Amino acid sequence: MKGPRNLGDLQLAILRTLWQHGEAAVSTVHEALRDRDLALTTIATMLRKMEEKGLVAHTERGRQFLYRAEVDPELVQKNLVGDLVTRLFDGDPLALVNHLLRAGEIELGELDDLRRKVAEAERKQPKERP
Amino acid sequence: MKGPRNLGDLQLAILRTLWQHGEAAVSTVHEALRDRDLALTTIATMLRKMEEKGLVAHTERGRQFLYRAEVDPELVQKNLVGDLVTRLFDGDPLALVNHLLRAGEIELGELDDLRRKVAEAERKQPKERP
DNA sequence: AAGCCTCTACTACCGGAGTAGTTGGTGCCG
DNA sequence: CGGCACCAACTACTCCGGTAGTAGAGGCTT
Repeated sequence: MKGPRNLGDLQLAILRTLWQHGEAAVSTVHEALRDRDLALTTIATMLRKMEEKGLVAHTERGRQFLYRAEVDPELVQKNLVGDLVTRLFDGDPLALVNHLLRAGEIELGELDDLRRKVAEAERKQPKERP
Repeated sequence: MKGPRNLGDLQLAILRTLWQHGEAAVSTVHEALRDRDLALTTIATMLRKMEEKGLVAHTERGRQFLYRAEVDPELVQKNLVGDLVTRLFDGDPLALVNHLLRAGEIELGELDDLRRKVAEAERKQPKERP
């Protein structure tokens, strides 16, 4: 179950819509992405292509197709972020954080807040990972 | 001076090579990327295409072309990371850091180390940003 | 001088994302 | 019952990254 590595812009946007909605008709997705000003058929076509690749699946409700994502958001995030880190930061995730700090994208204070929250969550529910 | 938003894998690898070397002949770049097992002409072609887009520039030394990057690493990083954050994390950079932690890519301890280093650097040399 | 070697220049091709028009089926409304 | 409105299916096209072969130019060797 290794998620996709090559995701276009639109595909990702569609996936995110589906993650949010759980299940959505083509028209729903289209509406959610209306700021992109795309034809409905464009969305439909993309969904079909994505289904071919196993990214999404559909069931039918009346004459409509209800699409849902078949890939895990966590996994996709991990893949995409991992790729970026590999390609841009020599595989060192910490370098990425460092960049965020230096570029002023995040502040030390925010980092501390996050740090506390994570430590908290960890104490409450220690997670194993394979 | 807005850096590029769409950088392919190979292009990024080439840029990184040039950033490292400062200036490099085609053969040098080719050598640096030999694990990709590409033809020399592939590198040359890509460099020419990249020059058309202003990503690199060249001077001639004898019969060789010496290429150098025309884009700033910091800027490219900022663009690419920014894009990812926008596309995947709703524009919230902190969500990215959070992901790294939850996915076990970085540890709290490492974050603390980095935090200290950055705080140190900041005290030593307070940075303005626009 | 003839040929070889080393580079760049040009051209071509593939695959995939993205975009949208056209078609054909089907239910609904008057 | 006949047309309208909706919807998925199919088809086609563009653009670009990636890949490489071939041609041509200029120096180097013997």
